Amino acid sequence: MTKPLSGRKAQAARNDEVILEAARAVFLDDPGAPIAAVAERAGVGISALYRRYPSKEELLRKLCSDGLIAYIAAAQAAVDELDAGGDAWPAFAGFMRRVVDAGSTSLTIRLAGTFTPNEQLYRDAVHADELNRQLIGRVRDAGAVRDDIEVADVGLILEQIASVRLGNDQRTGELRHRYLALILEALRHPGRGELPGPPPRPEELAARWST
Amino acid sequence: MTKPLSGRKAQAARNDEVILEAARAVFLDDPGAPIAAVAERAGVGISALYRRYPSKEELLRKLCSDGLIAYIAAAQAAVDELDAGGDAWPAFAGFMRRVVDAGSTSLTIRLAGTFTPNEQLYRDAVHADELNRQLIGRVRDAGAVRDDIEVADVGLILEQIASVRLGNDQRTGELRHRYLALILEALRHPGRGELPGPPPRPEELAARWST
DNA sequence: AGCAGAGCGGAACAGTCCGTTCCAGTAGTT
DNA sequence: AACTACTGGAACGGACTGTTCCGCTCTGCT
Repeated sequence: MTKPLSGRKAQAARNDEVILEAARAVFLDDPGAPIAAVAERAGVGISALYRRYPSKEELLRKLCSDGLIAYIAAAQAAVDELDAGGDAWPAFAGFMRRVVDAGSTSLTIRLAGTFTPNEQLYRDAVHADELNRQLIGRVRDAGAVRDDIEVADVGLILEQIASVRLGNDQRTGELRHRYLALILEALRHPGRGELPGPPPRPEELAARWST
Repeated sequence: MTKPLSGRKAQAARNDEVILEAARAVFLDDPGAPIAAVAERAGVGISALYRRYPSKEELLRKLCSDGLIAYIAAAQAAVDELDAGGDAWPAFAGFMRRVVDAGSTSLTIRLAGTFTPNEQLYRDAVHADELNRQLIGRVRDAGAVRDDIEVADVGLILEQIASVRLGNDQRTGELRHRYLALILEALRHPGRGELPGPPPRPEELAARWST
């Protein structure tokens, strides 16, 4: 019952996985990639995709949802770490590193506007936002990060880091961590100077999701 | 001879300007925009474009070239400032702010790969790189920025900032300056910790311009 | 052993989009 | 009045892509 290599069900189950992974990789590389590219990368036919997802849009929603869930997990872990009495700064820095590693931000953001959000997706987004607010708020209250940084800033900063792409995936990850380290230094309390301009407002961010 | 509002030559000359400006705005907003969008934005017909540029690619090259020239001017100005005995840090910070303001990085980078580079463009790129190297080298030697920052880092950082886009142009500029300020704090000497991973190598950057 | 059908590959289809060409019209210039 | 530089925008040809559909395979059950 572990892994009967043959068997229709087994292959189907394996394809479930393979397809999702291929889709993640392909759309991460090019958000506008055709569905055929996903099939090719997965080494399956196009029907194998359409058997699982009724449309491209549904597939994108699934990917985005998964990314959001990963993000929520990372945020929850950081909050838990704080609850357990962990120091604010390591909890925050670790959270940022995990998010950058997951690459989920890339997907979630790069896909913005390419499909119409779901009800479930919307709820998850709200949940993520709440966790975010909680995490940043507590870290800031603890005096670990400069107090002119807001929740929305963190989001935009993660996006900027996600925009770094150079060479293969491994190299890209390496560079992202390089610039994350740099930014983290600047985020840390105390800052050396005042930040210009107001931080992003929630509506500004939300506007991106509707064409 | 200043501005005869009528006259074929006058309108043509005005169109030259209008078209370039429209193209800049449109392609900055969406590097893959159709040529018709440029014409519409400029308020002219498509022929007016094709009379000036034999193809879309040529227009893109022109835009990219202009952006590069602006970048070179900013770098040269900073070097001159150093030559005149100016302090290293303000010269560097001012340079970065000017580049972010110009928005030229956005165009130059976002267009990478959408057209095959020119001979002239190539020479300009080399020139820009030399100035870059000179500027960063001198600023670093003066002890103004952390010494584990390299020229290529600055390029990638500018790209990250250029990836920030939210709301209208003015708001976008405001936010870019916000995050530039943050990054500048981190760039300033001395750093608080070591940066992970090696900086981007020149070949890595160059690879983006082919295919 | 044999069969029904779940699952699959991939060609075909229908629609969209875009760069470029082309032609008729307009207004300066001679 | 004839000429021509310039323009607007419709039309064309080609590329691309999401989705459907058909024929095949091979499993799991009887």
